[in-house]
Amino acid sequence: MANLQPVRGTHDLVGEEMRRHRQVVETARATAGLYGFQEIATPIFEFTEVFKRTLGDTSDIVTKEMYSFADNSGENITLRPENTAGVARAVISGGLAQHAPLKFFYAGPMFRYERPQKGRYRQFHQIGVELIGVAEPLADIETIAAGARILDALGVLGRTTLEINTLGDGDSRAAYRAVLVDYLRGNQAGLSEDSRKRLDRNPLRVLDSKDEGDRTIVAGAPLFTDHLNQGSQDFFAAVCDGLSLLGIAYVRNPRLVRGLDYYCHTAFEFTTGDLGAQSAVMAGGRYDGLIAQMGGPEIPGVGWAAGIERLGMLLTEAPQALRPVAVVPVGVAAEQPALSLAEDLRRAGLAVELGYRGNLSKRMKAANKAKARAAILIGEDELKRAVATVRDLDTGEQAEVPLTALHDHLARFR
RNA sequence: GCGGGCGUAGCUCAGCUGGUUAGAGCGCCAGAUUGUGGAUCUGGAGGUCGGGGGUUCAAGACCCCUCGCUCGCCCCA
Repeated sequence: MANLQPVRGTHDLVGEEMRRHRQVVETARATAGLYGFQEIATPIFEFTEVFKRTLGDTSDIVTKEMYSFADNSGENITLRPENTAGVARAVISGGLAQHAPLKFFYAGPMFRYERPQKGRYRQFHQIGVELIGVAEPLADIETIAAGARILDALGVLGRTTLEINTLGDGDSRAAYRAVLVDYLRGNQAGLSEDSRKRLDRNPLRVLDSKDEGDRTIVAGAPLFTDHLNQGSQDFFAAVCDGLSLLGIAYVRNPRLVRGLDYYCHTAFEFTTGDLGAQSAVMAGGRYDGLIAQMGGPEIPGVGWAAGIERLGMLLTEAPQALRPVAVVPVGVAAEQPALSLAEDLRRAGLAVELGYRGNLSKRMKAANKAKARAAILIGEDELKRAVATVRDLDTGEQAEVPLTALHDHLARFR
């Protein structure tokens, strides 16, 4: 608690940062709505078991990145590191599967205990969608399309690349996994320490290794595509065709993998080179086995999550604060009439700042600093004649306007 | 968890090989201007030099420890 600093990796959202954040969320919410996604807010903490079951005991998130604690009654609680688990839990505990297909949009804070760096925080925020209950490739296509549409609406789509891959169905993956493990075991001596660990827990992850020695070994590894059965090939082809039909550009990346067993078929990431070491801005895939694995019904799902901070940093133009008009009382006697006038104008839908203190010069400075479009001066002269002096603060033009006509006159400052 | 860089005013930074009362720009407050903002001028407030210890006649500067920020590794949004 030294010197009231924020907890490492946390940030206050204020000013421009808050506006960027809000721009991302509001754009995403509106766009997701066009695709029929309904907003859901699940608790920001769950029983630790919820994440252990969905993310797997060996994943990095579970082994070293969770914010977990025992609450006052001794329950093991974890601050959510991602939101798919929470949504899946909500589907199960709320018996929502009967209403499938379910289409959810969410936005909110997530927590991971990591070393902060550019685009990576301990409390960060994500938007995301989940489409649950549709096994057909149309679901994957629409989910990705919604994501691309959001990036486009934010003006950042052009700075990203959509990378896509297939993990195939369970049979295909099991078959491939077997040959891959055989191959990697044969080359075990050349593998990095990390990858040797992955070999047992999560062999597909080795394909994604950045270690140079690993890469040369991986380059000679059997190809996933050779082990996809017909159904898996058809599924992937349908997804790719759908994206092409919609004009969504993508690049196939055979190294893009998700290690956990319940992931299948589509895996994708929108990546960028503009965020330092962090490249992923939006990532997701299909998780048909997840809900069953958690103890729920057999129901498929596909979704993605995107980092709000990362998207916010990509916005080239920071959203501007709303520009108000300023009601400026001239002299103490005018303060109450000015207060009432400000309130009237707000009721009529205008954003209004009131000059609170100081002489006229001070209040004008304050109006200017608030980036007001116009100053509405009310003093004794004006009160006597039932008018207001309206000064356009951009042009300096000034006019007297009868109070009865004020609202219409101000329409252009909305 | 592991590396690199950096901590001086609200912000961005200067402070030479250790040397007197620690500076600038921007911002903030006040005045020039008691019915007119932006521009200009004048004045003012604001600093445990991140913290602790050490070396020295003398430390913002050098050494050690520590905390924090930041960038990267791992991994991820």
